[in-house]
Amino acid sequence: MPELPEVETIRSDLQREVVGSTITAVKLYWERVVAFPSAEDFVRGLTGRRIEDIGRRGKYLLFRLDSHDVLIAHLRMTGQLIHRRASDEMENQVRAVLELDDGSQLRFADMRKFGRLWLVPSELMVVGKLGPEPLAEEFTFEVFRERLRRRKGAIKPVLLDQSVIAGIGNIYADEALFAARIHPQTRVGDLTELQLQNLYQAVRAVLASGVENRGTTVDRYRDGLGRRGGFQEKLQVFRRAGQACPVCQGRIQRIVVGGRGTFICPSCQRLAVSSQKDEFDDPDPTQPWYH
DNA sequence: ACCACAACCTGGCCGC
DNA sequence: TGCGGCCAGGTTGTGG
Repeated sequence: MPELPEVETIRSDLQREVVGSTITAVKLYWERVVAFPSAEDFVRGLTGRRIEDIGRRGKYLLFRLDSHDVLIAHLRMTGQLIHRRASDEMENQVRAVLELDDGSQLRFADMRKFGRLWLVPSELMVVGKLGPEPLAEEFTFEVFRERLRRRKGAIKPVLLDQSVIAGIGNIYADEALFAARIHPQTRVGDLTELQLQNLYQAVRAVLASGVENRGTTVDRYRDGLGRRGGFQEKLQVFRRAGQACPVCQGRIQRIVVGGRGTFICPSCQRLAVSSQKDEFDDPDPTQPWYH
């Protein structure tokens, strides 16, 4: 599941690999990979164009071209963008290939066919509704608090809402909430000032570490050269149900929040209940009176 | 504005 | 070994 750190890793790999190259041909093996414009116009608009720069907004990759059009890619769940020599063995489930003037290829592979490509005159057509970049300097605590303020409901679905903050997906949402010791079902309005500060720091730290470690390969994610990431070694809770919490040794649980699989340590991440239900229902296994 | 749910897809897993 | 059924999760769209 490519989220901000995975997409950023691919961006920096491809920046080094393909910026300055010219697209000599475009092959589509599954036309519906092109979300906009038509497959024909997409191929026509890319052929002969030089790649000037590669940017990123949230989970979107932005290839800026000398025509001032922007090629945009979203990998959704299983997409891969890999730079190879034309003579290298082809990946499975390749949906599109850009041939470059140095004899290399940029290959878009995607098992589940959810990923999409766009070719647009303005990137705002695709990424205009995204919230701020969480690792940008301008993303201060005040911005974070203000963005959350008008939202209601459980915190985890809010973190996953790309119009609130761009780039967080299921992996980093669970890791950030664990790092901040916040239960994913906590209502946004119930978060204390201290919890908001902890969550702000946790979101930034977890995403930055994800980038530092070149992303998380728990499934099909590969970087721009086809290599695995490293952050899966650092995961504290994600996909670790039944294993020991690294902090308290309690058992990590899988629950469902907002319809998504969610991993928590139930003793580190308590759901603050408004006094009606008492704490005796939910003994803390780390405390001596348990047993 | 919020929530729930379906749709898009296919490989992997489970139970029988 | 084989088959049906379910699950995974980013995003969009529908409907309450």
